[in-house]
Amino acid sequence: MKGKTAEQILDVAQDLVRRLGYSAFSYADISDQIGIRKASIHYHFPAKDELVKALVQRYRVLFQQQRQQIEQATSDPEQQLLRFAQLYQVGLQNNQLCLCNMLTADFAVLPDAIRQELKAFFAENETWLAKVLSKWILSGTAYSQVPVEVLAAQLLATLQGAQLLARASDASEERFSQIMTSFLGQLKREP
Amino acid sequence: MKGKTAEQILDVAQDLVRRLGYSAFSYADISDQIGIRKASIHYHFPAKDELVKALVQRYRVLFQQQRQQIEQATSDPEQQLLRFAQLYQVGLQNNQLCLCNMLTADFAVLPDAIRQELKAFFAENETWLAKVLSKWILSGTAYSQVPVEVLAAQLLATLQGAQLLARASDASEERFSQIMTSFLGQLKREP
DNA sequence: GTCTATACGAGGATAGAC
DNA sequence: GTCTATCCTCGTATAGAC
Repeated sequence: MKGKTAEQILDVAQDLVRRLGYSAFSYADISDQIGIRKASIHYHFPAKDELVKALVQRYRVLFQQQRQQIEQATSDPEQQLLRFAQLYQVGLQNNQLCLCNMLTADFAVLPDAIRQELKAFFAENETWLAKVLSKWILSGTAYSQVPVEVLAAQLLATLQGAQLLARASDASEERFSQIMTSFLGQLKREP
Repeated sequence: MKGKTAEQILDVAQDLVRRLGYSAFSYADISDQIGIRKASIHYHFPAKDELVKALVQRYRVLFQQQRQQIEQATSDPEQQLLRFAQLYQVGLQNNQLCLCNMLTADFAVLPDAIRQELKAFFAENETWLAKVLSKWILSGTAYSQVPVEVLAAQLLATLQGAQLLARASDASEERFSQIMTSFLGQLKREP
């Protein structure tokens, strides 16, 4: 059970990392935003590495919950994929990348513990996407020549890449959704 | 006509940015690798921003040349796309992302001049990809429901995303090529 | 838990000698 | 063009009082 301040620190830090990246954000930034001294942050998270590691762990849980919520909200595979894609799309409004998307760019400067967390994050999402894609194909309204595992990897890559590309665009959200629509359209087959 | 030292600085800096990102690399890193003092680097590139801007400008020219070389090497659109994808794949061996892929993650901390360069880079590549995809479809061996412009954006997003995902994988190159094969396979149609 | 104070190094950048 | 010397700021982190 984390304390309230610790959660607040994580909230602010998450936004900073998602916008600026691992190397570009600092304890001073967090300090400014929540009105607490730098030293106090070190009390909750002694080192930057540990803070970011906690960030990714929390993010993994969050995504697990969101995948569950999607399954409860609709049982239609295509709708489930669309909603999952929207998780990536909403961040664009605040110039945020997926936390793990950003940290993968910073991969070379991260300690191994965080790298393992990132790998786990992607593996979890790929497994889920493969499951949903499989359901979709079995329903007969979608078709693919390649195994669902590869298709899931391709979808995840498309989401990550579209999010990045959208960042360097004036109409980022339109750009993102256009790419996603294109991807899903390729899988659809006439019933 | 740039001097020899300036080129050398750019070479080393490019590797550093592609591996570590904009915020994580320093003049000291360059200094270490080419045996020149930090101050001497400032003679060639007074500010970090200018160095990176020169980096992207050179990279744009490089890609323009490589697209031309691809067109000269083969006239088969599918082969051209494969070769273009390989430009992204080779970097993985040295833990390098596409320079502009990495800098797009750092977008929020970059000055506007560099942001414009990045936009231009992506626009150029998309235009070219749309041209090649169009040729492929017109040849009758590929098919797509969506406009080639959107398909080009999707392909570029897939390349960028696959490169990132591969980074967080133990078998990065296999992972990358699997995703690309999957993408191209979806477009192929029996003649 | 949060504060002040501080240590220590790294990073970007400039001045001026050679 | 490259060097030494130096400046100043920022970033991470710790010690110890409250």
